[in-house]
Formats: sequence, structure tokens, C-alpha cells
Amino acid sequence: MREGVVVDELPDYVERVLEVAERIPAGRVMSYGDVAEYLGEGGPRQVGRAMALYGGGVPWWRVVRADGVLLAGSELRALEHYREEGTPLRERGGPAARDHVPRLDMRRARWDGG
DNA sequence: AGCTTGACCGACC
DNA sequence: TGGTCGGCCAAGC
Repeated sequence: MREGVVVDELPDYVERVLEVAERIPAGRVMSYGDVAEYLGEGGPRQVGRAMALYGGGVPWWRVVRADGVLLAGSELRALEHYREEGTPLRERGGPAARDHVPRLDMRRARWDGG
């Protein structure tokens, strides 16, 4: 069985990142930096890379930027999940709300990891 | 070995 | 409220 040199297993660090992502409850989020800090290893950028490459199988929309800006390129997909899960958003109230993608209300949506 | 590139962050203005 | 800047750290070239 030595032929199976194919990488059917993800790097250890990536596995841990995905594990944390899966623990985030619906309606809540963690920032990349939060996840890194929670793991006690790596940094926001490492978490970001892990999610970008392998995050497809987990609730990727629950791992977000610390400033609450929605994932570039997937704003609408993410937004649908947020509305469905009731994740706190900062909608823009005024007339200028037209064509404006909301941001997450990080104060309320942030999850500390239990 | 050096430089650029990211699903980033916090401080500052 | 929004933009810049420096720091961050691994990967790629």
C-alpha cells in the first residue's frame, strides 16, 4: 500500500482550524485572528490560508474578518447564510442603504469559543 | 537568499 | 466612518 503516496490527509494545522470552524454555533462568528488565538498557534493569515484552500467543507461563512466585512467574492452567498441563521448584521438605515452590502455586527456576533 | 503575495489585525489620523 | 501604515508569518517564485 505504499503507492498511496497521494495526499489524502490534510496538514495537521489545517485540520485543527477546520475543527474550530465546525464548532462555531449557527448565528455566531469568529475572526481569523480569534481562531488563531484560540488554537494558540499560527496567525490570522495562516488561518485565512487554511480556509481559502480547504474550508469548502465547513461553515466557512462563520470565520470572518475582524472588522465584519463580508468575504470578498462571496458576499451574497455569505449574506444568505447570515439572514437564515439570524447572525447580527449592521444594516445601513438611511436612504444610502441602496445597493449596499451590510457588515457583521461583530460586537454581538463574535463567539469566544465556549 | 531575497522579494512578493495573501479569505489578516490594530493603531492612528 | 473610512483610509493608511506597519507588523505579521507562511508559501511561492
